[in-house]
Amino acid sequence: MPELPEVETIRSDLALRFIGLRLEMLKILGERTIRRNKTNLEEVGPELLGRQLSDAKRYGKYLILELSGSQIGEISYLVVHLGMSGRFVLQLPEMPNGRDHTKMHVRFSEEDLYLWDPRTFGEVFLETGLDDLGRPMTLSKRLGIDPYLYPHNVAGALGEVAVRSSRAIKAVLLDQKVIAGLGNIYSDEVLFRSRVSPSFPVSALDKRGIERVAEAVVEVVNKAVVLRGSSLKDKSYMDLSGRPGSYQSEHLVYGRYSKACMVCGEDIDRVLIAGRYSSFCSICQQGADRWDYS
DNA sequence: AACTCCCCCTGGATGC
DNA sequence: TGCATCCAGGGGGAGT
Repeated sequence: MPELPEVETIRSDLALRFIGLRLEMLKILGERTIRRNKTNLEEVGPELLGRQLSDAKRYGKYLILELSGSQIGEISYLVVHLGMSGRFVLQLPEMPNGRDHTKMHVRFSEEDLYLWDPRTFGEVFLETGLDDLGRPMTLSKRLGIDPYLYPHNVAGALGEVAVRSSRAIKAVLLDQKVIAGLGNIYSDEVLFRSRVSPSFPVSALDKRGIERVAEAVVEVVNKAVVLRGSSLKDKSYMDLSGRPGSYQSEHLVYGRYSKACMVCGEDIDRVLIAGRYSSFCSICQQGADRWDYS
């Protein structure tokens, strides 16, 4: 399930391989993939042919392909969210049951690129502009701080929530309006590393606690980007060439429910927050006050 | 207004 | 073995 580090890995691979090339084909194969259809991709699509990929950007979990226009200043953005199971691949994977989950087929200067998405949670739409932070304009109000682009603003964003909300810190980390890019994997890892229980109310964190969590967000995200993301058994994330990332070997709590905590040996517990299970260690993770026990 | 919950979907894991 | 059921998760919208 691609979160910020996986999308960033895909972004940099795409940038290396495709920037400067011209779009020769844009074929949408899944109706659900363009369900928002913000700027009627089916109609506008043909107008994009011949344009050059001038940049590959990312904000949160959104991948933003910048297509320069034929007229000066004319730019369009093909925005892609990979959802749960979306992958960009150079070669289509083989399915044992023979099903084809290709949702988009693009070709840049004779090089094919496919969006492969079995669970169809992914989506593609066209955008005419980005805001001052680099967010697709129509998503401006829905996305908070990207911790990879703006590491120094994470503590501020969390602090702002803390003064007006008593939501569980885990729910806050998952909320894209606060921090854009974290999903279940990285938010669990962040909370273990900052030694805060997932159900701890954000309002009960003091300044140091907030800073601890913010530092862990930046640390975990940066390390995961270096290691090219996390690939799980379900293979829902593989890079452009079909290779796995390696941050999964750094996971200390995610996917380790009922296994022994790597730090204290206690069984990893889990709790349902905002409809998702959080794995955590009830000994190592309590309030922020416990953070310097190591 | 702020927040939670349900739904969309499929493949893999688990249960009987 | 094979079938049925469960589970995972992001985001949007309905509901509280």
